[in-house]
Amino acid sequence: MNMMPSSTGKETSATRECYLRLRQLILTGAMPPGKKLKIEELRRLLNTGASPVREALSLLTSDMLVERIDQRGFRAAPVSKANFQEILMLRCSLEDMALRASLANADTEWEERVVLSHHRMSRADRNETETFEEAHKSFHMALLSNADMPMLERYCEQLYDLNIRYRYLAADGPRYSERSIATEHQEIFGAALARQTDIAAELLVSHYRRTGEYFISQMEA
Amino acid sequence: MNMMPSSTGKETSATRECYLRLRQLILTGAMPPGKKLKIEELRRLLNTGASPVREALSLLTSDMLVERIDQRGFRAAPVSKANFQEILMLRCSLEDMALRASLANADTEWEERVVLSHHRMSRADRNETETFEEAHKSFHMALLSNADMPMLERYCEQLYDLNIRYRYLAADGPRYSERSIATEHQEIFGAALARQTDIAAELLVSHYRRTGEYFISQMEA
DNA sequence: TTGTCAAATTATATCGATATTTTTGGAGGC
DNA sequence: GCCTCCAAAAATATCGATATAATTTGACAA
Repeated sequence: MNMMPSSTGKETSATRECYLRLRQLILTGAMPPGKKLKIEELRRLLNTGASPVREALSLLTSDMLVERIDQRGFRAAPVSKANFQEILMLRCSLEDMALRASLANADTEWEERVVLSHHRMSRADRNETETFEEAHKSFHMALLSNADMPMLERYCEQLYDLNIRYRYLAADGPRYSERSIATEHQEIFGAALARQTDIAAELLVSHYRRTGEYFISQMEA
Repeated sequence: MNMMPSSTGKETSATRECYLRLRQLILTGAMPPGKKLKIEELRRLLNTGASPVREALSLLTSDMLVERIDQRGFRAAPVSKANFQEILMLRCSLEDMALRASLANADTEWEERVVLSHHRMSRADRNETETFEEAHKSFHMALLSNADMPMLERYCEQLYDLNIRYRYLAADGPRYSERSIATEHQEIFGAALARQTDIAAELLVSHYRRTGEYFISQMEA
């Protein structure tokens, strides 16, 4: 048994590290849609070799955050209104499903995860975007976390990330009315804890639709 | 403009080649669930280098056909009754959605794709399993191919493949009653061409549920 | 000026070798 | 006999270098 505070320093593989950092760069828009992702460039930026970079890009390909064009490298996935609408639609369907399943299995542990993540989100500073988004995601994922359907949860997480990317990209537009968001979360939270399945699902989906419509109108402008 | 019959011989990348061959090996059960996938072994089997093999395995990870365990390599994804049930459930939901969208956009080109793929499937020899399954998949994908939702179609294809894997794995069990299958396809086909959306969707989903239940009962035995 | 072709340049895909980590197979203590 | 621990073997992850393919550049002709 090793109780040492891990002196090696190599907790995770270079590939995983690359994957996480690259993903963050794409999600936040630091790597804008369509941008060519050159191996050499990334190799330097991430201070690692070509193999981990390539593997990370392969993984991101399947997350639909990166496109691979045979023999011609990788690029950050493009964005479009149609793509956003598809994400929104799938998200609504799949999260509805997952939330219902999660509530059907609701237990104490799940309830506590939800309470905790909701609390953390409400305490998080909205202006520290990345921190807040992290907490926001945790809350939404906690709601779904008891569905006992690993694949469904994975799809939901993927779609969540794809969606958040559009939020970051729109971040320079006028701040969308934040007034209702906290309330909406509160309502979803309440309904979930009260095991009001239909109400919770309805609130969740309309929460997504509402912010979604806002972004679509933004994209038209 | 190059009208030469491509003398180079390098049509596709080694990675893609690897990916396709490995996928086939896993789907058909040649690489059984849980089997350790050693780089060196695959490198020899596929007659290529380690890099393409690793990249292909990374891609398969996201298809949920391969599991990666950090620092300890890859293995063919395990199977379980719960996993099968989840696949079945997701497939029913997503294909229902995709079929409805596809029918909503139905046009001549789509109709011809469906007719052609249905014809090919009905002509395919059931005993040549891989050929038949190829045609079978083409038919089902053709039905969904007009949904104009690339991500949804991709999910459906992924789930189709995961499902087919269970079919191959169960192939040594007693042949499941094949009598109804052709009829069921015929009915789905007819309803789709007639643009009877609700009926087609219902037939498709119950087609999946029926064969799904058969497999579940098999797994219990 | 514009279009075309080919050399020069850049970038990708792939290979072979190596450092690290995990697993295996005992040797020695309990 | 069984467990623990260490050394040997195997396998993974990663690096650096190279062959091959794509892109750019610029000279030349129309």
